[in-house]
Amino acid sequence: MKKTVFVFSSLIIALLVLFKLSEYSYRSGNLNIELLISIIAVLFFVIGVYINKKGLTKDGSKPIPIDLKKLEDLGISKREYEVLEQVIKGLSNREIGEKLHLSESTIKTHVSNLLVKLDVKRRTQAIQKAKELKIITE
Amino acid sequence: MKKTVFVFSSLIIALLVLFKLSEYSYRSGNLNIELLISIIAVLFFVIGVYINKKGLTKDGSKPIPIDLKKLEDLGISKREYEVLEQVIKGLSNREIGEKLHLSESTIKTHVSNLLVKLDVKRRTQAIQKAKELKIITE
DNA sequence: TTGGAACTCATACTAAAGTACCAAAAGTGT
DNA sequence: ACACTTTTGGTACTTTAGTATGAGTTCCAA
Repeated sequence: MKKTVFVFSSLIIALLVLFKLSEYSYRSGNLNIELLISIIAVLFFVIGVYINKKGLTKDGSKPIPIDLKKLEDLGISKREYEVLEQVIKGLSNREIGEKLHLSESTIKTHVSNLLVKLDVKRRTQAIQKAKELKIITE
Repeated sequence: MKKTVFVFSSLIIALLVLFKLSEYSYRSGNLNIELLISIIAVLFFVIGVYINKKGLTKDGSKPIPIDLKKLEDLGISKREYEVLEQVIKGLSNREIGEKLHLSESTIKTHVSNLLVKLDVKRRTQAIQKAKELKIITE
């Protein structure tokens, strides 16, 4: 997003100011050099954190992208989920059947059940819904 | 995108070096302090980045969200793009027609042309393709 | 072992989706 | 004005999707 660009630009400007200040401090001798180092350190620390603020879970115990709980709640079975994955890939019922070594009829049954469980009318909507529910790895 | 972050990081580092050089030429002698500042800055930057080892995955930071150039290359017209947006939302041809005040026939024509231009067979594949090409705002 | 999911597959049907033409109106650039 | 693209819409057709229903199988827990 352009937000990232904005943030970086602001940081660069801040950096500029900081360096100007440091330059000034050399001449006037007003600024404490330790304070300057601290500011720079904190600043760059913030930059680093900001870059990947997306994953602030430092416990590292949640690397699971798929929401298995929602699958449970919706009552989607293992086989149905496999079919859903292929539907999202854009395969036809026949192609899914060939891939999973099942008949087209079976796929139709699974898809039909999936549509009910996802509360949608078409497979294209199922794709959207699955992404909303974070049921799949995008 | 990772690339944007990388570019900006490089820019910051380049700025750092530039200022260091300018100060060096203007007030040579106290190289140790400036070097120390630089090292600390980079160090804390790295610390900040790697404190969340989750990494910089999907950032989606592009100045332009939609890749208009690809739309040009594919020869997708304005109307076709509007239809594509609705297809991705999971609407049926009839629903799209009602939404855009067009007949279902017209939508079918647009969709059919879209499938050819996107080089896919089904609308479900068109959804995938559009996301691959970053033609849409996800 | 038995009842209930889950899985499989079939038939028959309706509803969308998609293809293959055609054609006319409207805008665009030369 | 003329050629060109876009947009719109139609008919007729084939294919895919989806529904409804039934039924046989397997697997697991009570």
